[in-house]
Amino acid sequence: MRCHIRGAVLDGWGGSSCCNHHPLLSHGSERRTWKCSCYLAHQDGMRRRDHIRSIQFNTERKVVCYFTKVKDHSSQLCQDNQTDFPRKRERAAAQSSGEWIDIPQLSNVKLYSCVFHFIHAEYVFSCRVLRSVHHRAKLSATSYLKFGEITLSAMPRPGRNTYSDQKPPYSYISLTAMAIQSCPEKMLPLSEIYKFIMDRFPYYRENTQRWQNSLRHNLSFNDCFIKIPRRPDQPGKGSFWALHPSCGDMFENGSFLRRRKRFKVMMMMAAQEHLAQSKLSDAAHYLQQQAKLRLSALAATSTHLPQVSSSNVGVSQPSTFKHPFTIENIIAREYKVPGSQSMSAGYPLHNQLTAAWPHMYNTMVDSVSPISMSGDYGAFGMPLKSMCHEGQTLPAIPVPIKPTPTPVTLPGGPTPHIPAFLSNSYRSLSPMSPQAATTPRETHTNPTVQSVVVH
DNA sequence: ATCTAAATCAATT
DNA sequence: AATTGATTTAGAT
Repeated sequence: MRCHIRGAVLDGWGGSSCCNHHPLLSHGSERRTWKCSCYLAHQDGMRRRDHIRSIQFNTERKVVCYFTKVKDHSSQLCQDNQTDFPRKRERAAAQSSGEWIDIPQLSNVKLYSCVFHFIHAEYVFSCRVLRSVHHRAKLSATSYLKFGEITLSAMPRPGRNTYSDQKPPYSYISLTAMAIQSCPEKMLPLSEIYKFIMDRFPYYRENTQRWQNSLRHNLSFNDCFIKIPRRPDQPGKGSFWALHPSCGDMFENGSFLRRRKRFKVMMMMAAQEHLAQSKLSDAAHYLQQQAKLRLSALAATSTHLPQVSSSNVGVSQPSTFKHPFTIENIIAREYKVPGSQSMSAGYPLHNQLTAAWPHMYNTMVDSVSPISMSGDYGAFGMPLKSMCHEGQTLPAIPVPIKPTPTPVTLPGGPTPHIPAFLSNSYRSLSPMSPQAATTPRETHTNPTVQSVVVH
């Protein structure tokens, strides 16, 4: 969260941020943490850290501060002559009655950064930091200057769904994933993603140009999002955006702000996908044939099509499973104890995978809206960047390339033959076409797709 | 304190 | 609308 600085007279306010404001983390303790550091703009134009001389609070609530000494990399201002300075020092500031509370006692240390922990979450407080003045590489211990007054609004305890007009504790990635997951098709055009976010989070009804640019950057930059072109019967602006079927539960660590690892598609895989792309017409034809076969098989045996076939693919799923971004789960997570793995641990990759492409399955029995299977569309792929050259369209029917890293034993006999380029996607379809025949070994031996998490 | 994911700004297509 | 690069900010440990 950004803070507003009133009366800042110098450059180089190092910023203040609120972390641990995620409802998961703040629930229970209601502690909020703010980081603070200060900088000084020097005459040479370099920005160097100056140290904090004093901190004052004006708040009605109790404040606890952790002061952390930070080594300054850009100058020699921080010497290690403060040997007795503890790693962390906790000071409690008494609750005030509108007076500024001074937390000095910093005269013997050079404090470059501090972290404030606030016991109470729901209040507005003011904080001002006094720093020592730096004169031409000399630190003055006696001259102080108020360089800025910060007014921070602690994030209120979030409402269940709205977060009022405060910035919700979700990254653009999680917001986007939330939007995509919210619709039955599991894919949305950009404008609908905007709309979803703005509808639910008033914070994003302002500064639209800024955050929407950031969001677009996220869509392009992160491999967890894939672009799906519109079919001719889907007029409209822009492509659809969907989640990469292999991205799994990106927020298994319980944080919607920052994933543990970034989801990236490997180069090798990209190349193989590119290869697959060259066989698109073959793939499309094959899929079409398979779909027809399944259709007839289904017509003979069933009155309704299972929404997803993941339960047939080796991982049994409770029928009550909800995706992490269903409203129910978001709410559930918000009030869950940090560290709880109950939901994410059981998160089914298969389910998300297949659930991500319900249109693929639906269209197989929906002759009213037949899939366009022309050569213009084909196996979707990964680095669409590398697959989609000037104007080349992308598949309306993405083929999940790697449903799971876990080898799957199919029920009901030997693995039917399937072209290598479809060996992966086949697995999620094959239970519906048991009549197909022989067994290739690609299923296990050809790691066609390696979706990885990289630094 | 460090690592690096995420955000931001912005040029370009 | 989308891609990409450069840079800054900040979450998590």
